Parts: sequence; C-alpha cells; structure tokens
Amino acid sequence: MAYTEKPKPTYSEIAEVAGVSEATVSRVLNGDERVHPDRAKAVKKAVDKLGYRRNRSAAALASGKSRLIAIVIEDDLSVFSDPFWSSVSSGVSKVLMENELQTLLLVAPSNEVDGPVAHYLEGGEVDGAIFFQMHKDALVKKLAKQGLPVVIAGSPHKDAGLAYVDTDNYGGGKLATQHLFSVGCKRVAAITGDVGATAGRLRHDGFLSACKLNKYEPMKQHIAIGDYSFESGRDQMTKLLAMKSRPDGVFVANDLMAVGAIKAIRDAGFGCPEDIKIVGFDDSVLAQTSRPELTSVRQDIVKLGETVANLMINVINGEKPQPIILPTELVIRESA
Amino acid sequence: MAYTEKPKPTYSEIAEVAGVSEATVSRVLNGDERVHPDRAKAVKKAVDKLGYRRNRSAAALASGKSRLIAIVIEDDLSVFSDPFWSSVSSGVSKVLMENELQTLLLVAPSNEVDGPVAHYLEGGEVDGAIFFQMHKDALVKKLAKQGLPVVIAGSPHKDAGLAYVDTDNYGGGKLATQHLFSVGCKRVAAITGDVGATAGRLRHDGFLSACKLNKYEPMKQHIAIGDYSFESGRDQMTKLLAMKSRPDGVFVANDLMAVGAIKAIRDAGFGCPEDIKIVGFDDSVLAQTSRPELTSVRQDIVKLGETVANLMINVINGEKPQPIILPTELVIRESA
DNA sequence: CTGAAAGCGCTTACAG
DNA sequence: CTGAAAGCGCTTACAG
Repeated sequence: MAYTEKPKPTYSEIAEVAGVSEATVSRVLNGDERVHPDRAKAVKKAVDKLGYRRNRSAAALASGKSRLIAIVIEDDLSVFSDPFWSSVSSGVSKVLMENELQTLLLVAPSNEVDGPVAHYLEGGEVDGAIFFQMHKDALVKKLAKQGLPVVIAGSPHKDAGLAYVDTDNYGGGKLATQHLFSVGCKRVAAITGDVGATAGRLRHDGFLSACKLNKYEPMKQHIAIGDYSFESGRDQMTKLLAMKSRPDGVFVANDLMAVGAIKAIRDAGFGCPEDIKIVGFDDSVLAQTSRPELTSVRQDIVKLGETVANLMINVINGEKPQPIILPTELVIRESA
Repeated sequence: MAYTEKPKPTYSEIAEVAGVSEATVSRVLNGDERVHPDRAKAVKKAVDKLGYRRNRSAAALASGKSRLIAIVIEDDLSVFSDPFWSSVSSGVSKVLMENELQTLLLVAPSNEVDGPVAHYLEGGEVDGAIFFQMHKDALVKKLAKQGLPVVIAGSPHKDAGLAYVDTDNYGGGKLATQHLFSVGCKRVAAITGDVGATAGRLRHDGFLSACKLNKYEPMKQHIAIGDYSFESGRDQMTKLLAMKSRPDGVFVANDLMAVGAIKAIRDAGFGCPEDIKIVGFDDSVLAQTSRPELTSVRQDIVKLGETVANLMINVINGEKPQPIILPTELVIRESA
C-alpha cells in the first residue's frame, strides 16, 4: 500500500465539486449573505465531503486580516507565581477560538515601548492586542492611536479612552471593609498594595468609602502600604500591632499579604479572628489553605477573560471602546 | 499636514533601494549563505532604512511554513489554579520568540482526539505543537505519526518514542524521602498523587527507592493515595494518624496535599515537625506561607519551559525526539 | 552567486 | 446573486 499524499483540498476542488466559482466558495465560507441558499448548501456539502480546512496564511495575505489576537504578558517574576493570568488567558483563548480567532502569546518587558514585541504589534501582523494590567499605558496608547484594536485586562493607569475589563476593585474593597464593621470591629485598618497603581488605589478607596459609610475616620497610621508580598503583609501588620491604638480589623489588599499579616498576629501572641479580624482579596488557593481560613473578596477570573475576549471582538467590529467592571463577592470563612 | 498612509515597504522597495532582485532580498532575510556579502550588506541596510518587517502570512503561504508553534493546554479547572503552566508557557514563548517563532495558545479538552483543536493541528497551520502533560497520549501520538513535530512538557503516560521534557519526579521523591530518614524518621510513610499518571508513579517509585536504600520496608497502609487536593492530603493524613503504627515522617507528593496533611496533624493534636515530619513537592508559594514552612522539592519551571522550546526547535530541525529530565533540589524549611 | 518567473491559496473590486 | 481576473507579498526551483 503506497502512502498517498494528503490531498489538502483547496478552493478549486470545492468549486468543482459544488459546481460554483472559487469566488462563491469564498463568499460562503466567509458568511456572505448574498449567496443563493442552494449554492451555499452545495458548497458546505463539498467542504464537509472533502474535509476542507481553510489556509489561514492565504486568507490573511489576501484579506489583510490575520485573525490573530495577541495576548501580551509581562516578562516578570510576578507572573511566574500568579495563576491569575493563566486563568484569564484560558478564558480569552476559548472565546476567541469560538469566533475563529487565534490567540498569540507574547511575552514582553512591561515598560518596553520600542522593543521587538512593540515592533511586531505595530507591524500589522495581528488584528488586535490584549494587554495585562501590569503594563505601562504608553505602549497601549501608542498602538491604539495607530488604530490597532486594543483591550486591557485590568485597569489602565490613567483612563485614556481605552477599552478595558476589570474587577470591581473599589466595590470589593468596600465590601470587605463593610464586613469588618458588620462583625463588630471598632478600629478598622488597611494594608494596601501599591496605591500608585489603579487596582491598589481603588481597593484603598473602597476601604475609605466603607469607613465613611460607617462614620468612621481611620487613623492615618492605620493605613499601611504593602507591596502584595507575604513579607510586606507580615511587616506592615507588625507595625500596626505595635501601635497604641491597635486595630481590631484589617482589610488586606490581597491574600498573600493577608497570610503574612496572620503570621504577624500569631507571632505577636494575638489571635485571629479573636483579637484581630482579617479580610483578604482574591480568594486564591491561599484563602482555603490558610489557618484560619481567609475571608476574602472573590473575582471571577475566567469570566474576566471571556469578557475581555468579547470586548475585543466588539472593538474589532468598530464598537466604541468602553470599560467593563465585573462584580465581586465576599467569601466568608474564619478570619473575619 | 495630510496624513500619509504608512508605506509598509515590501520586497520590491528593498530590492530597488539595495539594487538587487527580490529573490536576493529573500535569501538574505532567510540567512542564505550563498549571497555575496556586499549585496547582503546592502539588503540589510535597505531593510533598516525602510523599517521593513516581513509579512508572515505571505512568507507562510509561499514557503508552507507558518513559523507558529502551538501550546496546547487543558480546558480544565486544574489549570485555573495552577501557576505551573503559566510559568512554562512564559519560558516557552520567550525562547520561541528569540528564534523568530510565534506561540499560539490553544485550549482543548484533555481527551479530545477529534475536536476542533485536533483538526486545527492536523490542518498543517502550525509547525509544531507542545502539549502539557495532562493530555492523554492519543492525540499526541496521532499527530506525531502524521509528521508534526510534537513535544510534551511533562511525561507521556506511556513512553512511545515521543519527545518530552520533565522534572526528575523519581529523583525528587527519592530526595524528599531520603531527607526524612536523614533527620531521624523511623516510620516513613507517603501520600501519593494519582499513581496511574506518570508523575505520580515516579514520585512514588522514588519514595520506595529511598526506603530500600535505608533498608526500610514501608507498610502497605503507610502508602496513602491522594488526588493532589488539599482535602485529600488532610483526609489521608487523618487515616495515617489513626493507625496503630503511626508514621513519624511523610513524603507528600505535592505542596497542596502537604498543607492539608499539616492541618490534619494539628487538628489531631500533634505537632509538625515535632511528632510528624512532612516533605512536600513543588516548592510552590504554599511552601513559604504554610505554618510550619514546608520543606519541599523544587523544580525549575521556567527552565522547563525554555528546555521544551529548545527541544521543539531541535525536533523541527530533524533531530531525533528524545526525553530530557531536569534535576530537582530539596529546599529545607521547618516541616522536616 | 543571482535573477526572471511561476506559484502558494485565498479575497475582492469589477462587471454583469 | 455570480464569475473571471487581478493581486496580496513572499519563496523557490530553474537556468545561468
């Protein structure tokens, strides 16, 4: 039995089998409504019969559209330990694929405005680019100005008319803090992340807003600034514990710092939640493995990815870029 | 000032500026050695001057090579909470990009041999495919047989002449278990993962090998089988604790189960490491946030990704597919 | 070592 | 609603 070369049918075979021209094949495959239903049916039948699959390179070359969407992630250690982007990417890729779009994975330094990835993106090889929030806005804006459809997963540093999808960081911070008041805390503090970045600032603002709602004026020293690391959570909590007016409830801007804070509480001989209650943010795996288990703000990350992909599709279709904020919920466990 | 259309130079402009034919431009850009150095220089100069970037679709169409490598990940909840693949992908993408290859992200159900992703991969749109270990071998083998360069990150279920890169699971299990003996444990047990899967089996085998080396015959009931979840670690540990011959050292096949095991130890009123010592596997973020901090086996995940990418390149270049095993190291902390 | 020319497999005005 | 034809921007035998 001789090996037969795989036939790899092209338009010409389909056209022949279906008894139409290649132009019509193309129209049918691209969903052109004008084709007569009977011919469309014939084409589809031929496609099935021949097991035809479109050559994307050829289509891209002829049409000028690559049907490729880039996901740009940061080449940075933080990525390596954060399941966040893997979940988002997964949701993105799934939705894009359902829309016959491919997902290209690009790894780039965060502040690179002029490196290889930037050039690649400017080269027009891609129909759109999705950026993960850690990126500086400069490159994103530049690309958007050049007409490339661009969506940010997360919030831009400064709102600049860019399309983005983000978790409701403000609402989440507020929710978490409100919970501390609800369970009877009287001296509520916060350990924030980088308040220069949007997510950190919004969580912080949400905290303040809940305080105001409860007619509570937090002390300045009760707002400690961390950097999202375990160590900073531990160290900032230690400082809070050392204060004369020791807080009895702390909103911590992510779970990793929250776990650090709990360690500090334990090390200092206090109990959580007896002496000090803690609410985290992310509802990561840490929330469940921590002792005590962490009450934390949950964001639906897969949904975030799906929403990002859908927004990208809309932007490509010419809709106006527009922010989308996804709701959070509070998962109550042991720590508060 | 009128907006000028971006010129988007092509071969014809370069050829003109450099005073050569388009064929020569192509040769230079593809690193063909035969071109006279002077002409090559002229072409490169023209390329720089015009800010030329190659149209990949056109090149792909003409050459039949897409310069696209797919990463196929599983559409499964386990992915969503495991930073493993994000780190691997990151390493893969970086190396591929350095070699002018693009990374395509494909999300597919694990046991799909005949779905859209499978068809896509068979369609020849991709120059190679990298699979993450959770995938069943069937699809991978099928593709390999069709001549598609294929590499597995992790181990195949059964060795089938496929190229793969994996952590030394066997060596890691051995290392971990040996450490338990070294610190004086007398009744050493194990909580394994799925021993039907390669990684789980190898870690388990490594455990046995260290036992043998120490002339220790583990009791059958001392080898508990978990499923890598926090709960299974906790439950299996509870069972071990209930035994008359209670172990004083346990090798746990991943950190998440190890943290669960520690909870069980605490809940039962024992101390870790005083009464029972624990060694985990992965050296994940949990290892550092756990109380006590976890002694754990570390694998270099980014390196794994880079190695996978390099292996892929070698396979594409016609080298014989061949397994690569990456070493592990033991990170000693508090739990053992 | 180099160029003229054909061709990769699609898409899309254009004309009807 | 449909087809003939030109063209997208490269690559690659082929001939020299």
